[in-house]
Amino acid sequence: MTGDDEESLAELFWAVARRLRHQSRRTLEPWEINPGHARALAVLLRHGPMRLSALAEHLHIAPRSTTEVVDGLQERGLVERRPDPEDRRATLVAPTAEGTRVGTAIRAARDAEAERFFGDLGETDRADLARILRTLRD
Amino acid sequence: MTGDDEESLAELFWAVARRLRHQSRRTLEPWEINPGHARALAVLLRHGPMRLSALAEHLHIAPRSTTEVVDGLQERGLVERRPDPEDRRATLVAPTAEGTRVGTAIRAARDAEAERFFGDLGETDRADLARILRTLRD
DNA sequence: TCGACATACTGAGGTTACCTCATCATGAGG
DNA sequence: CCTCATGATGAGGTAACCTCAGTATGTCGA
Repeated sequence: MTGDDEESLAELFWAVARRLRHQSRRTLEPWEINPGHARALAVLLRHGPMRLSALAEHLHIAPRSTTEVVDGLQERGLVERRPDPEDRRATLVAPTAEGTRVGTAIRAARDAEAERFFGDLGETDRADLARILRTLRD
Repeated sequence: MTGDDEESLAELFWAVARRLRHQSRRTLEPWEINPGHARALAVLLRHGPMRLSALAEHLHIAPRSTTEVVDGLQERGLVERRPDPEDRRATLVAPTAEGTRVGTAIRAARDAEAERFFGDLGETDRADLARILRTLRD
């Protein structure tokens, strides 16, 4: 009932971000996994096993915080830690079979979600949006 | 050195959001005000004095959390609390003169920031983006 | 006009997702 | 082999939210 608010590009952008974030949260509900964990799992599926520090870089968070994310995933049996054969200080984080299964399912759900979200747009609009977003990103 | 990552619309969208958020944070630095406080102040400038609960609705946060945001703004002398003449349970939150000054300056800086951010786009792209974002929002 | 229930704010305390700093083990170069 | 750097983690902190309970006040029906 708030009836917010203006229509500057930035505000429009954040309104859309908000909707996308909420939809994303709903998509993840069936797995009872939070966005941070899902993100980490996705990186591991995409790039394969990696050191904790490398994962931290991918996620743009501090290594110490990554330790906690990995703890969480490990408790749920989605990833495992193993020693890095090339450096005994380091820990490799790898998805388990279960982690791969769940991660793959999540990815599929996310794709479907994106399809639903951006599905109202025509082909042209999608292409334009992608092009414009790339411009803004770089 | 991470070399992230794919190019789905959703991922592109979040990459842009990230950049926009960082730029926004930099824009606010001169006032040493955080995004939450700035948002609240902006709502108050736009809509005028209102009850704490009304502010909570505008900000989409719990009334209890709004109390804290208002505490912060009040400590900095940017807003004041005054009794609501129509309901002695309620508190009206109003920008002070200083708050109006700061809020106005922030709004100008934000506008300039948006200009900078979206400035690389041509007129057509901006119009397209606005139209597409409106579609996605609704 | 009084009792029951609703509403506005706030104190107390919790959660989440991050952070820094210190520590410990290990690696790598002079 | 000594020094310095690096990988992970323990300890402890912070920001921005939350819920729940409590107090003051409003509203409405009998």
